Amino acid sequence: MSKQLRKLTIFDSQEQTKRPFEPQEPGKVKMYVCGVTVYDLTHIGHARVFVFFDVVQRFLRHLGYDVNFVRNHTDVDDKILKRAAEQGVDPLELASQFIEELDKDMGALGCQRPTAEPKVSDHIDDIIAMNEKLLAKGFAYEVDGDVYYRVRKFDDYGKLSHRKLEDMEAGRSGRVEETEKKEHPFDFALWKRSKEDEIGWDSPWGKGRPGWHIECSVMSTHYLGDTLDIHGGGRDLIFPHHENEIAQSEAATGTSPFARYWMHVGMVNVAEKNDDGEAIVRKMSKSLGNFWTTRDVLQGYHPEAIRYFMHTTLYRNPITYAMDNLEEATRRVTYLYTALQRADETLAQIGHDAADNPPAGKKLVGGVKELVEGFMDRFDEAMADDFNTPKGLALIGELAKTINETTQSSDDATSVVAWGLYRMRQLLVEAGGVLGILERDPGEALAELRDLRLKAMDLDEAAIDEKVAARDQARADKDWERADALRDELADLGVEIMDSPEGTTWRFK
RNA sequence: GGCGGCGUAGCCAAGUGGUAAGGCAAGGGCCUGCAAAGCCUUGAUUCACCGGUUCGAAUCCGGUCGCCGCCUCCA
Repeated sequence: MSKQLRKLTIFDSQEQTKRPFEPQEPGKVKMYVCGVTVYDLTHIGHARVFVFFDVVQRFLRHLGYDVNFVRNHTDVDDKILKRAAEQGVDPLELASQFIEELDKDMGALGCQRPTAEPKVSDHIDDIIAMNEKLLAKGFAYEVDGDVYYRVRKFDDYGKLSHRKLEDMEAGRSGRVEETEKKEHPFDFALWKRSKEDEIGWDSPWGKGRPGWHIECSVMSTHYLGDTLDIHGGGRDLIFPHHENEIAQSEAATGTSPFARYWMHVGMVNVAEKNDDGEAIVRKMSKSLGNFWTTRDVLQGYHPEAIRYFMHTTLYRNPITYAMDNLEEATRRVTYLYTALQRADETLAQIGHDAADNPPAGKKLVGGVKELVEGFMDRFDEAMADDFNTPKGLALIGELAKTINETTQSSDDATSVVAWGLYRMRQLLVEAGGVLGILERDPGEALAELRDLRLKAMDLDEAAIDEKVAARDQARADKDWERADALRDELADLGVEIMDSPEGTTWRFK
């Protein structure tokens, strides 16, 4: 007996509309997401996909679903071979090194691990088996050690990307592989014969390696069965990658659909200038060379600020990577943690440790009552509407604002106020947890945020503290001129001074 | 040429038939030695443009303009 779980709607990019989400087995979700080809560090576009599906996983679990999440590493690929040859290293070594780097970066971003993270090189036998199945069924043909998928044999070819073979202009992108071996220009390689000095595995067609798309068909069905509930990836994978996965999987298993819901994450764009000096936005990509690695971005911005930034836009829409946006996100995360810290301080003042010493009373009044009651229900409802993170953030912001309001007017630190604060704090952390933010101790997070700025601006904390102390002295002497001059100096460094009855604190603007 | 998406206040961004969330910036206020932070408050008669359907449209339909993505490297 499974309990009644909240209904959610998911925008399915095959149907191109939002649909109620109904997994095959009630309460259980089988999700497969395409990872990356590991020949270099990840960039922030990859990170967006990882962070988004991390939120999908977190939210589904939060609702009570049993989530089986598989995300692959493509560790056998032409690009890896090329890079390895350039560096004179073993391709699988190179790939495994970049898997490690990827784990570091995505871990730093707070992404929880999928249930399984299989690699192509561990599934060569399964890939060969699927090739044989496709050959036996006539969906594939072998030419000279290569195996190709016979696109015209699969009637539904194009159903995901909504295009017909005859409508597509082969070569429009300038990348169609010219080969007389193929029966049709859109036939694609399932298995590629290895050249003499290349890595390869023995197969019925000689030494070779898998083509690009087959690995996902093989690994997804291997771990999750013939029909996935959710299949995800970047929007740019719709064609040909996902289209080809459908063709391979449905032909091989004889089961349709291969995936019940297709979810595609929008591209990360970069603001640039074109040759005429006009401002334009373009997709971030390796080949255009206009990418920021996840690692670089993590050098300058807090992981939760990066996540917050990503959550400000719906996952399906493109998002522009820009310093202004990251800085705004940083300010918001700082604001949220500051509110959390204020709640803790106020609770401590009136004798309650927020974590394990909840206040008594459990009464709520006024705006706090209105906000707290049913809050998670509203938050879940927002998120259940195709993972509307901007709406989720707006709700989270209300909690922080009300905490600030309450702490500011908490002269009457009654148990009613205390319980409200306690609840708001709790909800902030709970809702934040779904988005993978507000997972740190407030003091720790604020210190991290400060350290990042100190490092970015090459500033010394002690020097700032010294100036602040000097200004405090000047204020004590009522030497307002000197105090203001010191504050101006600090302001030039981007440091804001905040005086309060408890003393002076500072932070970066 | 084909397929798809987008165009909402100075900026970012939700909202897909019932009369425009949220954030940043800006103005005013409370607080403050002055500030900052925080809080309160003001701001789109209007959703690229034109036409249509409807009691009612940012939301649906048709057309125009502009931008972006994909058409076998792509997350």
